[in-house]
Amino acid sequence: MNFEIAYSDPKTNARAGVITTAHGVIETPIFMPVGTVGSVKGVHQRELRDDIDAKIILGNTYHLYLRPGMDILRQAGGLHKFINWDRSILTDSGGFQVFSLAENRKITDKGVTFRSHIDGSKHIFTPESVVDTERIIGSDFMMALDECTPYPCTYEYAAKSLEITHKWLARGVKHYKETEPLYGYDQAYLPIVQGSVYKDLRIKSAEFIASQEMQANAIGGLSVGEPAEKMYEMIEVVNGILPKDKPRYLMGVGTPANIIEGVARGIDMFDCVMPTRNGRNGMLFTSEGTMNMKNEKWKNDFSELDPNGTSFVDHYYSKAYLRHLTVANERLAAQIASIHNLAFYLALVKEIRRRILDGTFADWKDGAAKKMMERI
RNA sequence: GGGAAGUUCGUAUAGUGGUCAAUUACGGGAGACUGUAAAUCUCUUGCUUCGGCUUCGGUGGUUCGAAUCCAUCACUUCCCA
Repeated sequence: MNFEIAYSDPKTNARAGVITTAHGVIETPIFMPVGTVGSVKGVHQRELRDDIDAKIILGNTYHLYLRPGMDILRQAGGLHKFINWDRSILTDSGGFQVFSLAENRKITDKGVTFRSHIDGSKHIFTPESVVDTERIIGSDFMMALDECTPYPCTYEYAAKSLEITHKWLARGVKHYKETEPLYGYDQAYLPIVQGSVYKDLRIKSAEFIASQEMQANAIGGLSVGEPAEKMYEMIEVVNGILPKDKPRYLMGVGTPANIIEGVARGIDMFDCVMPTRNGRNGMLFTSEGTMNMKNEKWKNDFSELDPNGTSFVDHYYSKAYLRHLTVANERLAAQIASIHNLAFYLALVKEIRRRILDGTFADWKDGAAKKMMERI
């Protein structure tokens, strides 16, 4: 993996860069659609590539490990081949599941034991086993095993959790260095800053993460329910410490406004289920604001879905038609909304990049973010 | 022609003397969703100037009190001719 900063915005901490992986070139800032189990829900690969123009998508180690399982992925020759996606892939480690499946797991120094949400069977993830699993998956970016702390979270818990995450990281880095990619191309290993909403813990964590000298770094444990301002504050603290010449990935974020604010604070990579999940639930993000397609007001609005949209669904379908499909609970509604939202997110980061490069980002961002988050 | 059952808030239903403006589902309206156990979840759904008001096919009655009991009318469904 290689990262070059093309331009740094003098007015904010935003940067426009270029990441190169074995699976292509990624201009940053970038948004990465989430494809947990080897599928961006409701969107097939050709749409992802040709209509949405995603450069990189996510997979999830925990979910892929349970299903289809590593045996199948090894036989397939890795996830890229299995799902027939020749662009980049980043895999989350299962750290988010340590958080979201809290009732079914137990954390120890060694690692974390899970009960499968599918059949209740018991499994253990260690920092080492996760590296091995991600080697089999063959992701371009492998996330380290961490604990994504919940919110609210006491200082004591956050501090203790951070200690474990750091211990796990040191072992993961060691194992990463001792192992080789299985498919002949480079795989980056990303450490994750934790520390909940506590500034001193975030500083401590960012320093430790920076000291690992990995190719890129991530910030986790945010957008889990804390106020947005708290999140922005943590990003600023952490990005003041993480090396400037390496990509910074803010995990699980977020709304269009969150992304704009994140970029302004020096984030290069984002992922979030919001465009797909909210899309499936009838919500559209547009440059003019958000739309709830279930709302009665779209009933006889036969105008095109999003006049400013960049994907074909925006001009091919009407608001009234999508409202009908959504209310009728037709699967096509989820597909159209997911394609629209992902295309919007990718167009958003593209516009952010363009504005960083032409110097209009700082003046544009507040008004644009505000508008995008209004309900229309 | 004879016999039986039924009529409840958009629809289908629950409710068989006071705890009933009335159950549940669907339908309708709105909201939520942030490294996906989510095509999910939540709220709301007679009117209201929030004091109340008017509702359970119509009318009349019994009763302190009726969606619930009685009479009658109307309508609906089923069975036998």
